[in-house]
This record gives sequence, structure tokens and C-alpha cells, in this order.
Amino acid sequence: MTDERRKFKRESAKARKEALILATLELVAENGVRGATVRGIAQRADVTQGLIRHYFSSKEELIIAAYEHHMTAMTDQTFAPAAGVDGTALARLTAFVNASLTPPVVDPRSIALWASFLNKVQQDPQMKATHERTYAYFRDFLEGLIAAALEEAGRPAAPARLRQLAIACNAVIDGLWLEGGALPDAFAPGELADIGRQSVAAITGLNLEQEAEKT
Amino acid sequence: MTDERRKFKRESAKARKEALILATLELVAENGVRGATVRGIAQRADVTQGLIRHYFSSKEELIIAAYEHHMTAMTDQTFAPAAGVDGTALARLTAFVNASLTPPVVDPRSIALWASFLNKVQQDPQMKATHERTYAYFRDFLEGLIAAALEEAGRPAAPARLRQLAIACNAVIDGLWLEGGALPDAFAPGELADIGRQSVAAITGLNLEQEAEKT
DNA sequence: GGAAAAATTATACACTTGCATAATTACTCG
DNA sequence: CGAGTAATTATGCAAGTGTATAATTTTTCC
Repeated sequence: MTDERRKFKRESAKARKEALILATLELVAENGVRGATVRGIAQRADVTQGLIRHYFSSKEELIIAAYEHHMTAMTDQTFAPAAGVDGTALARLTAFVNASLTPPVVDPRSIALWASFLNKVQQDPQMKATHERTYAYFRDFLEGLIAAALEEAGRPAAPARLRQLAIACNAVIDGLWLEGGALPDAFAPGELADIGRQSVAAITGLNLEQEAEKT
Repeated sequence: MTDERRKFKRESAKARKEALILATLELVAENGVRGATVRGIAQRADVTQGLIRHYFSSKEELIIAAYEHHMTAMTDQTFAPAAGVDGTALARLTAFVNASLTPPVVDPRSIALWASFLNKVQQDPQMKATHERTYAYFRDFLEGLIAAALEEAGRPAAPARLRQLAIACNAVIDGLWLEGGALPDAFAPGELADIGRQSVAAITGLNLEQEAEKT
């Protein structure tokens, strides 16, 4: 009677892959990489499990694709706002800190994904490479912004000093990102970005608040 | 012939539980909570899997016990050094920052454990309670140290300001802890603690370096 | 409209998982 | 030293895992 074969619609490879990747990210965030089972992912994407093997040669490959998708999204969300500002270096630094500490970058799901992927990232060479590239890019970019802003203010810094400033500022941003994502209700909207700008200002001796008010 | 039954030695409940918990933490750090299988844990503890059920009524219970063991160890390692100092509040603050940013607190395994447990912590009420208690304790302690040190320096701060300072300092420490554990080879010994003290000093306006040199 | 091709579903398999229970062994205490 | 008891091992089981492959349906194209 009801044991009819399931109806389906054909989709483009691009759309199906995207849907599977998004379903994978949801489940990885919720249950970790091992908890994101092939059957669960298929169900979330409203598809039967065999289809996954049609688009990805293994679960491993799907996981890697999902990780790269996520990292690209995070990078875009962080860098786009700062790149859009074409004023002073100080203005770009301010925009960068703000973007790093407001949604959608600050988000419980991002933290969950970060945590879930960590194990795999440290073991799989390809994922490790993606991670390190992204991290280095982030920190170098921040260091560049700080260097330019200091020069602009007439107080250029030596490379060693610059490295320390970048590490420290990166740490505040990371720490606030972590706290904001782990305890979403503990902070008022904009509070994290406020504290972030103040802290970067205190560490570098630059005045980011003045910049923030210009908006 | 060789299918003799395995020889064994009886141990105290305390010792066996401890051994099982340590094996669990190892495997959770390496492979995540789901990757830490009952069989794997038993093998790591040099025991057969049935014994786990004899000491813990389920895997879940073992995981929770392991998490609490780890959190207690982390807390002890962080707070003991600061509690040992009975000089000025500034000295205690400095000791606290140092302890938070040197081994064994800074350690790749700690990061891996933190990440591996995150999912479960957000889902299991008991683990969530443990986590929030530990986190609040940490931040309140830091806020208290900052408040005392500021008062000592003749510049007491209002509660709202104090809260922001504690959040910011906590974030730097967390961020540096994270970077140090995720990229162990990227920092020279003591470098993280140096940067941590400088950053906390910059944010609060206190002079932690002078304190550090007294050692 | 019908055949060819590709997307999708359905089924099967070997392996792992957590848990339960029976069989044995090491230690304790008289 | 010998019986009793609790610790430990051994075995089994049902459910879930990733993967492989066969069966079917949708779309395309002449």
C-alpha cells in the first residue's frame, strides 16, 4: 500500500552539494563530526543517504568540503566590512574589530563548529593547511592594520613590537569572540565590539573610539 | 593453546576509577567524546571493557566524571599560584596572569579537551552547570583582583567599568591561552605570559611588569 | 513520444558501538 | 588452608555506522 518508492526532483550538482554541505554544518555544530552521520545529514537535506556518495566519494570528503565552506564564509564576513572602508588606516582597523565582534561572526554556531572541527583539523593535513592559512591571514592582516595606523599617528613601531601588539589584539578579539559565542545572553548588543575597540585602543595606544563615532 | 584467560590484579575502586578517567581524558582529547569508545578506553587503561560498567553505570557517567576531574585540575592549577602569594593585590594579579598563561594550563591537550567537551557541555545540564560555575568563578576572581589592585593604586573603578575591565582581561587571557595551545611552537617560552601581563597592564593602567621583576 | 543517460532511491553488508549477562579468577577472612 | 565474595574477564546482542551496488525514476534530446 504505502510502500511506494519515494518521489524526487532532480537538482543541479551545485545546488545539491550546497544543500548537503549546509546540512552537514548544521549537524556538525550540533553533534560533532562523528555525530554528524551520513544518514542524519541525508535526512536533514531531505534526501536519501545514497545520494551523498553520488556527490562525495566519502564522508571524509564531505566533511572537508563543509569545513572549507565554513572557513570561507567566516573569512568573507570578517574582511568584507574592513575592505569596504577606504578612509584612514585607523578607520579600517576600527571596522575590522567591529566586524570581528558582531554577528554573524559572533555566533554560538561558529563556536560549536570551531570546536567540533578542531580534532579533525589537527589530524587531517588538508584541513590543517586550510586552518593555518586562514589564521595566518587573519593575524597578518591585523598586524598590517595596526602598523599602518601607528605610522599614520606618527608613532611607527619596530617589527618585534608590532608582532606582540598583533598577538595581543588578536587574542582579545579571539577571547571576546569566544565568550560572546559561548554565552550569547551575557552581553548586550554592541557591548563586545565596544570592549574590543577599547581594549585594542588601550593595547596599541590608538584612539579607536573617535573613529567609531564618525559613523 | 594460547587462549588462556587473561590474568589480572585487583585494584582499589579509587585507583581503578582514576585510571579509567585518565584513559578517558586521553582519548577524548585525541578523538572527541564519541571517538572515545568504551573499548578504546578499556584498552588504554589496560583492562577489559566490562570493567567500565562495573565502576560506571554508563559511558555517559564516565564522561561526566572525566569532565569534572579535568575542570577541577584546571582550576587548581590556575588558582593555586595566585593564592600562594600574600603580598599586594597587584602581585596576586600578576601571579594569576602568569599561571593562566604558562604550562600546564597552556597545553594543546587542554584545548583539545575544551573543544571536545563543548558540545556535551551545552547539552547535558550537569556538565553545563559545572562549566558555568567554573567560568563565573574565574571571571569573578579576576574582577576581584583587578578591583583590589586599582584601589591599591588609588584609582578605584565603578562596578560597570570594573565589569568591562574583567571581561577584556579575561578575553586576552582566554585568547592567548587558545593561541598558545593551538599553536604550541609559535611562541617562545614565557612569551605568552609576557604579552598577557603587558596587555592586562595596558587595559587596566596598572604596572604588572614591575611586579613580575620582583621574582 | 520514446530511448538513453544521469540522478536518485532502495537494499545489503561488514564492522563498530554501548550495554547486558554469564563465567572465572583473585583476594579476604575464618 | 579453604570457602565465600567481589573484582575482573569473556561472550553475546541489538542498534547504528560507512560504504558498495542494484533498482528505479526523472529529465533530455531526437
